[in-house]
Amino acid sequence: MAMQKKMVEDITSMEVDFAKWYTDVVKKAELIDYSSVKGCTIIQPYGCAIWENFHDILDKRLKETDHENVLLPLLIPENLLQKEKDHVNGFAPEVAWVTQGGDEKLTERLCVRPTSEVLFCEHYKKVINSYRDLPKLYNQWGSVVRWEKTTRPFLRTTEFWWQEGHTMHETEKEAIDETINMLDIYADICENQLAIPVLKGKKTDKEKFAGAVATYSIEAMMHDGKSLQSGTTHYFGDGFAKAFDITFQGRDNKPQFPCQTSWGMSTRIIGAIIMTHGDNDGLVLPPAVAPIQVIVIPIAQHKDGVIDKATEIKKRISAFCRAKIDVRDYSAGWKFAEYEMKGVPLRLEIGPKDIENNQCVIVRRDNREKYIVSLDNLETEIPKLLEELRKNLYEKALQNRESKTYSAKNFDELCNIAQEKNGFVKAMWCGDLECEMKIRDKAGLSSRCMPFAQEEVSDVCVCCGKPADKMVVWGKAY
RNA sequence: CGAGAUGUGGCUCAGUUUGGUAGAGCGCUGCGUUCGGGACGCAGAGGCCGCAAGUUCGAAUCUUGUCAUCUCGACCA
Repeated sequence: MAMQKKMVEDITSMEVDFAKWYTDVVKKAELIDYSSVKGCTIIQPYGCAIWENFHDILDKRLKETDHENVLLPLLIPENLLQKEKDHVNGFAPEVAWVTQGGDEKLTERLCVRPTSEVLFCEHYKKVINSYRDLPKLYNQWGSVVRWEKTTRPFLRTTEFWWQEGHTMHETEKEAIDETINMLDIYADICENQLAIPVLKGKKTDKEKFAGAVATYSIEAMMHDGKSLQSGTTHYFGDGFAKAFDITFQGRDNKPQFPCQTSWGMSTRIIGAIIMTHGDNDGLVLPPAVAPIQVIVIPIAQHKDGVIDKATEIKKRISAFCRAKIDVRDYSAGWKFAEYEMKGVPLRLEIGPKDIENNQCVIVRRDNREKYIVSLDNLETEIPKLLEELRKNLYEKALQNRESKTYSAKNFDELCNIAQEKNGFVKAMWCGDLECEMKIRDKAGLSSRCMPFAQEEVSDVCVCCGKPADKMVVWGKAY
C-alpha cells in the first residue's frame, strides 16, 4: 500500500490553532509575502486582485456620491503635524520620521503620514474661501505608515493601503450626515458584496480617533468570536478647522469655520474576509471580490476536443463573470484542491462524458454541492449560483455572530462570559471611563461600539450598578 | 515594549548538546506513462546555514550584537 505522503500545502485546522490557520491561509493562498522590514508585507497578485476588486466597488460608490479623488504627499513636516494637540498626541508613538535627505540632515524632520488629516487641512485652508466652495468631498487611495509594536498580515501592518475620505462642510448637520452616510455605504458593501454582517455604532470616547468629536465604526465578528473594526468614520466638528485657521465667508457674509469628517477602510478588510468565510481547506471568497469567480477545469484534457470545448465555455462565460481556465498538466484532483484553497466560488468541470451530454458539473466552494448543468443554461445558472453562494456566506456569518452574542446584566455575568466564551457581550454602561477601564482590566473586554440598534438589556450599568441607558457591545478585538 | 520560541535550497524540517567543510521529503526542470478528488517512474538543477563581529588551524554548530517571523501580554485612529 502506498504511503500517504505529507502534503506541504496542509493548512492547520482552525479548531487546533486559529492564529496559525490564519497565517497558513494567507501564505498558502499566496495573498502576501513578508518583506525584510518589520510588519511590511508584499501584497501578491492574488491578494492585490482582491483589493483591486474592493477598490473598484467602493470607488464607484464614492463617485456616485460626488466624492473626488486626490493624491497628497507622503511626508508631513513636524510643525504641521503638531498643530492639533489631541491628534499629534494620539499618533506620536507610532509615526516614522525622515531626518535626512541624501547626506544632509534636515532642519525640520518629516513624518511619514500615519493618516492625512493635517495635509488635507493645509490644502483646504487654501481652497476654501466661501460657502460656495463647500462641501469639499475629497478621497485619497494610498498607503500610510504606523509603527505598530505587533503586526499581523492585513490586520495590522506597518504600512497598509486604504482609502481616506476627508470632507469639509458648511454646517454641523451636513458633516454629521456625511459620517453616517459613509458608514452606511461601508456597511452596505460589507453586507451585500462581501457577505460580512456588521454592527454599526458609535465608539466610546476612549476608543475614538485622536482629535475627533465622534467616531463611528462597523464591527464584524470573525469566526473565532473576536471583533474586527472593519471601517471607521469620524466627525471632527470644527476642531481642526480652528487649529488650522480654515475659514470661509458664510451666507451671512461673516467668517465661519467649516465642519470636517474623515473616514477609511483598508486592506484589513481582506483579513475580515479570510476570517469570516474561510474554512479548513483555505479561503472562501465572496464573488464580488473573488479574482476568479469560476474556474474551468477540463477533465481528461489530453483527449480530443476537451480543451477546445473548455476554452470555448471559458470565453463564453467571461461575458458575465470573471472566469479562468487551467490547462496545466496537473491532475484534476490537484487542481480542485488548489482552487478550493484559493477560495474560488465556483468550479466548472467539463470532460468527455459531459461534452457528450451537452452538460458540465459545477461545484460550489461554500458547501461542495455539485450541480449538473446543461451547457444551454450557463448564462442563467452561474449568476444564480454565485448569488446563492453569497447569500449563504452571509447567513453562515450571521449565524456565527448570533450564536456567539451574549448579554450580561451584572459584572459577574460579564466576567463569566468573558472567561468562558469568545464573542460579543451586550451590556449596559453608565458612560464612565472608570467602568470601561475596569471592564477591560478585570474582564478583558474592550468596548467595540454602542450600536445604533440599541436594546435595553437592563437599566443599570453592568459595572457600577448606577442607572445606565447606553447598550455597549463588548468583546475581544484584533 | 515585556516574556517565550524560531531563522539551514522555493516549502516543511533534520543536523547544533560533543566545532571537521551540508542532508531528507515535498516542490521545481526534462522525458515517458497517467488523467472524473492533491498520480507514477527515470534523470537533473538548486544552499554566502538571517546578517555582522568575535573565539578557533577550522564555525550551520561556541560567544556577542543585530534584523526578521510566530505565540502570549502591554499598546493600538
